[in-house]
Amino acid sequence: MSEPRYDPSEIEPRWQAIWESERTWEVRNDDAAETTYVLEMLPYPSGEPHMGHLKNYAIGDAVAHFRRRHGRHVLHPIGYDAFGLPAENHAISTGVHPRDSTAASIEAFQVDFRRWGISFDWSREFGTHEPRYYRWTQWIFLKLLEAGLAYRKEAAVNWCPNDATVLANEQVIDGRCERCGAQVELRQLEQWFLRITDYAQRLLDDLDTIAWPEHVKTMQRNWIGRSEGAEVTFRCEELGIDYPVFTTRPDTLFGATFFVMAPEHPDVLRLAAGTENERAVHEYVSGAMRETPEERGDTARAKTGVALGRTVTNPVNGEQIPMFVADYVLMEYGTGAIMAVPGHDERDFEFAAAFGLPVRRVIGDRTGGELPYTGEGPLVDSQERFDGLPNIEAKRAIIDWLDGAGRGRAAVHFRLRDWLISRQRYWGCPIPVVYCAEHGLVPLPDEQLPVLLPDVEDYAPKGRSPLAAAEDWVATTCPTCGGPARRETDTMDTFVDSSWYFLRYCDAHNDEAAWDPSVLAHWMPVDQYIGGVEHAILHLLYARFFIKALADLGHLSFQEPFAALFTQGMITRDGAKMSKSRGNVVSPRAIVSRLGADTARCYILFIGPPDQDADWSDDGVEGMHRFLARLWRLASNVAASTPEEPLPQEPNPAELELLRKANWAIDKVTSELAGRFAFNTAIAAIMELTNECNRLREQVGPGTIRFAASTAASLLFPFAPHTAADAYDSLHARRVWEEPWPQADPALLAREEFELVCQVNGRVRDRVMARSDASESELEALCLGAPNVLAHVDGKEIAKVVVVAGKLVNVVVR
RNA sequence: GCGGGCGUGGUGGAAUUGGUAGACACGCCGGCCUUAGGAGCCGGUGGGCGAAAGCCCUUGGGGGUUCAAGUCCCUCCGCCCGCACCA
Repeated sequence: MSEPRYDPSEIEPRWQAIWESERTWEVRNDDAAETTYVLEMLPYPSGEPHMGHLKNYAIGDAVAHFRRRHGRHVLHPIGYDAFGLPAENHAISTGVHPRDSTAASIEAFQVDFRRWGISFDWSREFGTHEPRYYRWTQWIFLKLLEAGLAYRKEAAVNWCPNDATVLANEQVIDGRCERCGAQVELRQLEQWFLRITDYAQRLLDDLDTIAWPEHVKTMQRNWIGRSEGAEVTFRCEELGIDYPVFTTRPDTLFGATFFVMAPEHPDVLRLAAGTENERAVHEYVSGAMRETPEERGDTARAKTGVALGRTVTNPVNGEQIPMFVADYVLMEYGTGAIMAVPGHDERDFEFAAAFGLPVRRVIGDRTGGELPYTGEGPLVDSQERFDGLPNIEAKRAIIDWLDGAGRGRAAVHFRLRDWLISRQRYWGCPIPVVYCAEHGLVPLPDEQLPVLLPDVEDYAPKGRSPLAAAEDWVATTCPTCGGPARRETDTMDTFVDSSWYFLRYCDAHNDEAAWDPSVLAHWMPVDQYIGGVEHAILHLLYARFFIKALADLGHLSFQEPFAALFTQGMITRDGAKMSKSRGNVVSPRAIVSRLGADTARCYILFIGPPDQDADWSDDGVEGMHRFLARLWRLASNVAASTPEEPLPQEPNPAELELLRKANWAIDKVTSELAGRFAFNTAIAAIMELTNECNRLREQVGPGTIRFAASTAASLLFPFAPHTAADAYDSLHARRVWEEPWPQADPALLAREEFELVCQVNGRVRDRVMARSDASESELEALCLGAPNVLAHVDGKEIAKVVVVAGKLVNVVVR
């Protein structure tokens, strides 16, 4: 008899064709059923999908299928984050229009996603570069502008000399461009910003309302960087100017012995003017400006600075303290000026040591301990009313006192900066405003949207957007007066595009509005979001900000976009990230065509916990292929050789064992998927069931083996949909995805007997069978009667017996 | 420096609340089948001693709590990730 052969290249396209032609995974917006929104982060289409994509969508698909089979209507859409620098840089080197290279890549993704059998609702697909999408990105921008949440400002910005564009703070990693690695420079330019800082507190607070991994929440908290303290005013009497500083340590105000300003502080040159230090200050400031952010940020190097030749008054004691300019003070945090307390701050201490400035102790024990001391303690040598007060309390007391005197107040500062969104690049969403000689900056009215991205010949960056060269496009008319106007030539950061795409999926074909609020109410928020941890702060913070801003403007009725988040680990090879330069890339295409999509998907889920990095093994993936083949062969052999029969009324011992295993597997897989994303152990349970089917195959009747084999197929469906559908179909001629998720029979989960572990002094000495309903004293007696327990207890005094019902008995002897 | 995570056989990993360490799989070894196998099937596989029964050791190192510790506590070592002159 010839064995049927497991041939994924025949099975997979056959089922894909059914899902495609029947539009199996499409959902309507007006269903009354309970909904679930499962979403994987949208891919950036570049080249073809890699293993990371396969992992992302294999996880999401398993979740989507699992919830569908629990009766949920699952929205599971797909699209493409299609604007961006790689396509544009490719265009610069090859001359191929980004639209063409992007289209080619999107097609590659579409082909692969279909070959992988991912259950997407394709009817809602779009790319963020399509006018029907970015029209609404522009609409949102105008709403933010109208609300004052988008604004233009000249600012020292991060400039990437290689990509010739501005970068957001979040895109600068260790002083280098996130994309190309070039050393980032600072430039003064007028740029577009979004006022994310207005939302700092809410972005922080609402982290408590969402089911996200703790480490991602921590990263966002750190990035938002909330500090509580005080704003205290120091006055320069000579010039009559007040300088507020932010401090988290108002308790140390009496220890302030000097005052430091950032080189970028607008008053530095003015303060030094006319003093003997004027020249030195000029030199220091221009030297600091020339430095890279990386050099500036080096904490290891010695503190430098120059005296400004002026003093300010310490508001707590009237003392005149000298002013300095020093590059360890940052303009972008606080007020760009600090009070320096060398006795209780390491940086100030270093500076004081280098410049011979006084160091004063105002916290802790006067007699002992080295300075600087940054710990807690009572105040000393401050002022009678505060001396002896624990410094934590003194903070409050000193703030109150200053506040009463009008010289300070409690204040909160955030590390978070406003989001710089303008890019001097071509391949992005045009910013829908014009500049009119008469009316200045004029937002375009809705009816002029979308502002279409024109074609240009030359994409090479020249310090201004390539769009500036498209004269016909730039020259336009003012919507207010009809006079000549020029279009904004910067484009938007692509993170703007991806900050709301999940909303558009809900109502992707709405030509009247970005979305219908009632449709969003039906689906949003996303119930399960899945993606890489590399987006922990950028995308995930921006999207949260967008939702809050749009909710405030009355366009949404919820506060958070992603109710639950799962961050997957990387697929590595030989312990390293897969990369062309390392030559360790495994292409999903090669694996899928050789072994099938189900094998690749299952292997990636089986390899380890999905939130951890996992190392690809060529041998491992073969093993998964063998398992799927065994399960599929089991199903077709059983289908061919046994009649359909009900489960036996009185199962023989082998039948009972197999029925129990099947029910155990149902219970195991269900809880592994419902409670956590333990796909690896869920698949292991299906393997155990399959092995058990094969082992007991000859000892059980048709009803039992059919039940066990089809249960295995049914449980496998979320991971290997084609193989599972085919196996299930051969056994029952039914569609497994239309079947409800199997339910374990509690009667078969319980056993009337179990193996009692018999310990002596905590060491396993024997095992005996015991009835599940045995009393504690019966279990104790059973254990004490076990042969090897007797041998170890013999001649010793029994001090104690611990009984754990259903598990073990531990006899403690002396 | 601060914050987060991790350390288990030759390998990936398992061990929901402290209760049989090593599920499942890879690899390896042996066997069956075969003209052949990169196919399939069966058996073995943490280390040590032993013919066997069995005994001892074993979850990065050390210490502690407990009848019982991979799991809890302290301490040290190593690795990974995030932030970093943020006042």
